[in-house]
Amino acid sequence: MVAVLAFQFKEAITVKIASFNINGIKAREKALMTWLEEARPDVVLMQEIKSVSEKFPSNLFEDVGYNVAVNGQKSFNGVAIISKLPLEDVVTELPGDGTDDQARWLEATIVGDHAIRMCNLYLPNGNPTPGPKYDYKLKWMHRLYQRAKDLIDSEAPAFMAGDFNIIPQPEDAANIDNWEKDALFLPESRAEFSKIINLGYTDAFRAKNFGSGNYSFWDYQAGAWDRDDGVRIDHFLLTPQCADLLENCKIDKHIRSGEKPSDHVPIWIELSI
DNA sequence: ATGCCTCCCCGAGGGAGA
Repeated sequence: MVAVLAFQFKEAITVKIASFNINGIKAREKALMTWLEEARPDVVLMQEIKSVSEKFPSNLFEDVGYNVAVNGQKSFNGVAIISKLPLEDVVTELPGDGTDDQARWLEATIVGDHAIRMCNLYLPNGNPTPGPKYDYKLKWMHRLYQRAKDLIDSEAPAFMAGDFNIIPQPEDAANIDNWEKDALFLPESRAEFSKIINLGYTDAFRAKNFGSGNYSFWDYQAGAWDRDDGVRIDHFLLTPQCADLLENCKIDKHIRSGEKPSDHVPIWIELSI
């Protein structure tokens, strides 16, 4: 009986996992370390590190207890994951196009009572439209759909998170009229995003929050932050098995008014793993 | 708004971002 009770009350651990488009690791080192101390995430998925892997300051994070995985690139793009739990089975390629040399993808697994597959992504912006950059965005989203489908078919707890460069709904923008011909909100972009959602993914933010006025990006230009002219384009999409573990999801909006901020702010989830 | 800032490249001014 004692053994049975002990089994029933075995406690899962809660991990806080954030996604943050930092817009350049070099320019963001200080602001990033300040936020890490304040928010104390167990895992951070970073996008737009704008650094080759060799020059990513891994030691900064290792010194405060994180493991580090990097998929870098010179000048542009680049993604990284830091994690207090060991990072297993690291993969840097989104399948489907061997000629794609842009560093926008990084997968790894963390293990608690459950093994959680984490996919960190920096989805192409796609502007201007129409044009080759928009074609690349849509092609990239087709590849993302296939990976998303494989994850669903695995019936395992997994999520895809990062800068999706997609405004899912009109309520996810302060002024949606300004985005109607933009790659972030064009019908073709949203249709691709919907196809992925319709596989069975949960938008973690919408599962835990209601209403308009919730944004994750404000342009540096034209006083967008001062006018709260933002968009919600950074997302956590959870498989059903992962959604069952979701406890919370928030956006750290106040970070945008800090010293030398990124144009994005962190979004985070808490999972009981 | 064919781009109002900010980032990167480096060491001028252009490409990229969203």
